[in-house]
Amino acid sequence: MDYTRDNMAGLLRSHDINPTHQRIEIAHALFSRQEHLSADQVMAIVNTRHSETSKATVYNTLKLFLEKGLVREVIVDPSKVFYDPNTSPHHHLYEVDSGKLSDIDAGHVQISGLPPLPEGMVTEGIDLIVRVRRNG
Amino acid sequence: MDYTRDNMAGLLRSHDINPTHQRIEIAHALFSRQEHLSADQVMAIVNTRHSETSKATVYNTLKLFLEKGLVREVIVDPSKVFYDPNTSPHHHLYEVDSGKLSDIDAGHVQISGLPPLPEGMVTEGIDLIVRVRRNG
DNA sequence: TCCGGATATTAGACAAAGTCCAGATCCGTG
DNA sequence: CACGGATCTGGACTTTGTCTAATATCCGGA
Ligand SMILES: [Mn+2]
Ligand SMILES: [Mn+2]
Ligand SMILES: [Zn+2]
Ligand SMILES: [Zn+2]
Repeated sequence: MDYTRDNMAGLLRSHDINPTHQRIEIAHALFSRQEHLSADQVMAIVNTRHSETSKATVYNTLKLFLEKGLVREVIVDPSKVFYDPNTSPHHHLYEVDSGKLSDIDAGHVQISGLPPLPEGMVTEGIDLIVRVRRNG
Repeated sequence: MDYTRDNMAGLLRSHDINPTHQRIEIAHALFSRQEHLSADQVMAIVNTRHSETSKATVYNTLKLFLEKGLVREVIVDPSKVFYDPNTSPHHHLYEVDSGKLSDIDAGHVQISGLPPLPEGMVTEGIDLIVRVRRNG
């Protein structure tokens, strides 16, 4: 099962998203690469040949994907949000200098000893980000 | 030892920062409150009585404090950076709805099983953010 | 097929955070 | 006082993201 454009329609439907041409292109950009992309990067990829999708649609669509749980948001860089097609629980390694962002498998990572949450609060997610830089 | 303006000068000097009037005011805003503040909030605090410090100076000064290790940056909200006068290792609890950011003591929290870093990389920091929302 | 409403897309104006620069100001030293 | 380096400043500028009103597309029923 690979991430062809044709398969994107089903993926979108399975997340209760009406598959339009633009949405398929944006999903394809994210899922065929399996990379963390900013809105800007998505915009550039989707419009490589000629301009096909507006900025408003890129932002609207990424927000929709997020709401529907198709992608995840990763906040590591103060200047832009990254969108992550990998929604299974995992962590991130961020290279501060290059801006390169990669996944850390949740497999063996264990976080223990967190204090109880304040009354009436529920966890939405736990983000673990390892910030690294080139040694020198 | 409390965070009076007079004590700020020594704190700045001990971090190799030339204590100017503006820098003392900005340090005082952060350290007397011991809260996470955005540049915008610092700006507002410092200029409550009448305008005393420019936007450029607030941004320059916060960046200087960061470089000198006097404060820490917390990236949790895609729309603004928070500055943290607490530089000892600790984690964060972020209330997504209200935007409220609070500290989690590093005391009993343990993170284990992280994979080895890529060759030639060195850890700059590990950020653990617990995102919570009001139950309902 | 044609119609009408709902849904989706668009250009471009707008907002907010942050950066940059050239000129002014401050301040310690001679 | 004069000089020079460090600091500060207003305001233009950039980037990321939001909003809106107009248009386009889709789709079920007559
Ligand atoms: Mn310190
Ligand atoms: Mn922004
Ligand atoms: Zn990821
Ligand atoms: Zn903190």
